[in-house]
Amino acid sequence: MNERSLRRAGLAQLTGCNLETIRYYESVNLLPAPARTAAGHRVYSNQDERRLRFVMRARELGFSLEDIRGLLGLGDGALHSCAEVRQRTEIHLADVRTKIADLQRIEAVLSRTAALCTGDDRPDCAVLDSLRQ
Amino acid sequence: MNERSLRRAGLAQLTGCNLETIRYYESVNLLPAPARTAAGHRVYSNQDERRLRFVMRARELGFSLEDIRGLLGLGDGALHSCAEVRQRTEIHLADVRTKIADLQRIEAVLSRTAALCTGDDRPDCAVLDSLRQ
DNA sequence: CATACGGTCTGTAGTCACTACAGGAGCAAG
DNA sequence: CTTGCTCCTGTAGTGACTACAGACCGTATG
Repeated sequence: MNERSLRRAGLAQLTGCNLETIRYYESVNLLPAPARTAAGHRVYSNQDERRLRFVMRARELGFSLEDIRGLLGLGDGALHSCAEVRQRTEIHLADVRTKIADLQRIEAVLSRTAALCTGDDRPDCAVLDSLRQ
Repeated sequence: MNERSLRRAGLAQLTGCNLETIRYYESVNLLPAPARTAAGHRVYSNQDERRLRFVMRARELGFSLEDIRGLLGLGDGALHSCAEVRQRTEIHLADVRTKIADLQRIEAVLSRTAALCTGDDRPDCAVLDSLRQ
């Protein structure tokens, strides 16, 4: 009879998060245990929804769940000051830049090699040759 | 008494592959079951070594183990012609390009946000604010 | 009032590509 | 004969989900 009794499927639809992922985040302590109906069904508050959106945005930026725990001030590695958050962000940023560089190297090799492919039915293939060296 | 009786640790050192990964690749049929000594110890041939190097190079280029099975002509998705290999490579290449674009978006957001951080002890933080929106 | 359907609950297994470990066996040197 | 190294097998753990089985709940309809 609440004007908004948000349950798991509702929260999933509202946020775009996968249904099972919500329960998973709860199980790994990224989301607090929500209120329950008499029958034991989860009921989510606005605050729960905000917390989930925070987690989802951090995931979209590639932070690990462990990082996010820190950003939320949870667990052993809780980040309490802006300086700590910034440092963690810089570390993650360096990691992202490394991944970009790696992928660009890969992209160069793949596109160069694929361009050599005749693309016909003959068994010799430039891609396979380059893998065999 | 062979002039070269390459065992698992030797192959690992020669190729730079992790010791356990070699056994793993065998278990998932990327490497054939090697010869054994009387005591049951694996002995690797030059051909085994070439096969492992092929797998490792393909992994470095980001191909999945399933893709590599195809490139090796193994399994259901065996790629028999150059055209098929090229197509698989193009698909992978498109995937790599998508990942690069995603990471570049992430990089832009993170570097912009981190730059706003005061980096001092105050509890308000530009990174956390942007995650909260 | 019975029932069918959809949502929810729990726990567990599967994914990918490894990585690590336990517990035992072989083998050469000191 | 003991120490220490490599090797064997099988299994469990990682991260971040995703999927399913089997049971329960609650509402709309016949």
